[in-house]
Amino acid sequence: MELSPTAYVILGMVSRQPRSGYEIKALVDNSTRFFWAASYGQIYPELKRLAEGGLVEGADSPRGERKRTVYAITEAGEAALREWLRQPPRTYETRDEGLLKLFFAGALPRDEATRILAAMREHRAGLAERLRSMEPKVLEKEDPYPLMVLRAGIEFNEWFAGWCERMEAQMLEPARPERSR
Amino acid sequence: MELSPTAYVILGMVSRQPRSGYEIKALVDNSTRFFWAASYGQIYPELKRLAEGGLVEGADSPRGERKRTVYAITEAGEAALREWLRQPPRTYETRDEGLLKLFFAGALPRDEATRILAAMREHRAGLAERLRSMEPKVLEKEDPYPLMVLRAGIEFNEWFAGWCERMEAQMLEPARPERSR
DNA sequence: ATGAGATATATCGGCCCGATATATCTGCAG
DNA sequence: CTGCAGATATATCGGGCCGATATATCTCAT
Repeated sequence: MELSPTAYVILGMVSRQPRSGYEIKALVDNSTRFFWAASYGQIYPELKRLAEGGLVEGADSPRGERKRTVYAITEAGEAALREWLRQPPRTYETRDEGLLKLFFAGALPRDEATRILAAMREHRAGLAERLRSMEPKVLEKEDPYPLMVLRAGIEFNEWFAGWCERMEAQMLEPARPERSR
Repeated sequence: MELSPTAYVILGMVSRQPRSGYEIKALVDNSTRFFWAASYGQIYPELKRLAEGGLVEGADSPRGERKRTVYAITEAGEAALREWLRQPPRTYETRDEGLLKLFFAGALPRDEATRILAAMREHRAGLAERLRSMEPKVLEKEDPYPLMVLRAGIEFNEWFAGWCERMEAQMLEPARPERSR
């Protein structure tokens, strides 16, 4: 069975304990979202596919009158997850509309180009702060890897905000400052 | 007319001179690809849409027997491009399968987790090198912004490779080294 | 001359997002 | 106590976008 990376995210999220699609979405939004997002439109159909393939097992677990299905990983699922972890990563993608606008900023007066950098800096600084606020909770768990990844996110966004700041400063210098090294 | 960021990439790429879809794809692959990619499956239909909307104009420009259409930006297109540049950036996305695997690396023995970091480091170092090799060509142009963005890419990938290296070193340390600051 | 690789366009399955819809639950403000 | 906002839970749909594939013509080196 050929699985997308998002399928492995789901597999990973149910590998510690059974969870509903809704819980998986909430987990993703509080952890992997910053380097691998997943939407309901992905999660629910994918859970069904994984169940058909025998990598997870669904069980009805209603809360009151409200229907609810929790999915547990199977042994085949655990094997598939470990097998995937051992393969070299293949997908690396970035879409950053700020850098895109900066790329074409020659069509704008200089002060408006600087504004793009400022917007990017604010955005990255805000992200870093949000991630930093999540650190104490992740620090409690015994698994060290989510913490490592979270800190990567914090440090990356701090680096990016710093880069924007340096470029903003460079834009204020007088003579063709953008070309200096 | 509502346009996707990729439509603006195309608009930006034809804003200096008329180009064919094929040329646009090659340009993107050598410049914005690292923070905003575009495929043929996007470019050709989008060019038609932009032409219908009057933001670009297509002109037959065959080479020998081979059909070829080059698209030039219109005044409406230039206005739309500048208008877009002035709006705050909205789309920021990253998909990094390496970080994803690292996140779930608790299911693996420690030496295999370290291997994930090594693969990420090599990948990022290679990317940095490829981008660095593009610098001389970009340095020739008079437009400073593509250079600025290219250097962001170089420095980001260098930072990332360095982070991986530091984490690899930390993994070799003895006592619960992942939690140290 | 011939075949590899560049130029040029088109298409399709499938991943994935964001928005929307529906229904049930909880807790709290009035 | 009512009612309503917000959380829990699942489903769906249009559209962005990728990667692969297909087709055809051109150029150039062997």
